Amino acid sequence: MTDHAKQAQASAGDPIVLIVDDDPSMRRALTNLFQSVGLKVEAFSSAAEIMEAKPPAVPSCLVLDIRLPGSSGLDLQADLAKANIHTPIIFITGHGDIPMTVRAMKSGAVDFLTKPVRDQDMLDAVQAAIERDRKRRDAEKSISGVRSRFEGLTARERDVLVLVASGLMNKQVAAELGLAEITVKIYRGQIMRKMEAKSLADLVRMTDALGIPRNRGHLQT
Amino acid sequence: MTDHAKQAQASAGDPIVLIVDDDPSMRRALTNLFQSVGLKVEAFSSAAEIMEAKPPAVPSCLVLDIRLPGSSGLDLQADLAKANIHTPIIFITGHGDIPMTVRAMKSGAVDFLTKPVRDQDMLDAVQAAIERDRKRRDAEKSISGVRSRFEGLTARERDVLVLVASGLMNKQVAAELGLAEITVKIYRGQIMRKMEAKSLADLVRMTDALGIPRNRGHLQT
DNA sequence: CTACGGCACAAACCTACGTATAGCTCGCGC
DNA sequence: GCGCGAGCTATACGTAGGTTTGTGCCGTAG
Repeated sequence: MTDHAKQAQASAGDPIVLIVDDDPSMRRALTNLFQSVGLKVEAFSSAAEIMEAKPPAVPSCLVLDIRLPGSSGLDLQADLAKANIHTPIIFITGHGDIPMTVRAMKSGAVDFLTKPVRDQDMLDAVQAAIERDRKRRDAEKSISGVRSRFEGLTARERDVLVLVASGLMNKQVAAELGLAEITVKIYRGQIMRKMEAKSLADLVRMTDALGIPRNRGHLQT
Repeated sequence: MTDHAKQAQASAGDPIVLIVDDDPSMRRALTNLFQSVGLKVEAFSSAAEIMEAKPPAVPSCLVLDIRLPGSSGLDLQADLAKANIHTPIIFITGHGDIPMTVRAMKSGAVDFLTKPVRDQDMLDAVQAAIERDRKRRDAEKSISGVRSRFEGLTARERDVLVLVASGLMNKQVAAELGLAEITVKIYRGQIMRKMEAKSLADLVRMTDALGIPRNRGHLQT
């Protein structure tokens, strides 16, 4: 646990592989494999165990035996999704079937490897999974700042933002909201400052990134 | 062939299922199944045969036996991808294995069903696949207009568009391109007219939809 | 050679945008 | 009750955006 906490605080570019397998020899073998290529590793023996640990703060992936004590690997995948944890998952299985594979892949698994697993296949899969997680984290981080700035807007500023980002002129926004044009201008200035947008183009992209619906869809996007 | 052409000209909301299977009884069974729920069907007996037919112009999906005479279903999937045909694919297999399944799913297959296939499973999969294709076509159509308008811009207009959509002021665009500000203004007006953008917000969204790179990334999107 | 389209600029003019300064009401917390 | 922030407006001024009209150069297709 202390170990885990320490690793979670490591530099953001230092990925970690999380292993969940009830077979100690398998855990050991995988741990050795990953450490041999310089990857950090954290091993768990059950689904419950990893659900208790806090989600890693660095690019990471899960290597998951599909057959686990208690809940299956697919259940764990579903639980993680429900908990809004999107760490990429690589499944390994000794006796999986095709419907199981399809379900896992449909739910977003990166790969599904059959025992005996070739070392290179596993490393390739982990490489791809970590890369995917890194990209997801980068994207997440980039909008989190925008989102928190948006939270800092007042209700009226948000009203104005929606309409301005829809492409309406100040006077149209004013008419829409029953305001004077000057009022819209002032809010607009406050919005630009608070959102740290250097241009209208910036602001438009921010609202799109936040998924803010446009008031009038003039464009066929 | 004449039949096929006629069907391809049917109303855009009238989906079609394309079947590729070398077993005539399977083709017949699937055809009956799909027709029983009101779906149009076109059956082929080999990969080569369907590659010759022109891609359908309506929402559609492929039902593909993984083992085909000549090339396998996976090869056909790869060939279609290379030919830039993105019709969703549902595989059926009598004796597939997990690596095959993983490869198919990674390459974007909608589903991978094992024989004997339950009718309801097949219909559900086809339903999902057609829905996916419909969405993809809608998205495609919505940007195709924007793209063709962009093609109609002159080289210089595109230069200006990139910088304007990056959020630069006219004078900055002018400096960047070594032009007078008035010239930029005039191009800008032409761009708005040619692109049929009613506002700068529109224009920004169009450039983003076209995947036009921004000159200076001021924003963390 | 001429016509046409792309490219570039200028003067004049109008509209839209943005900020500063100032003043008002309302509701909330101390 | 007082301060405070949100909300709203006005006057005034300066900058940015946008169109019109007109001019000129260049290359190329007819």
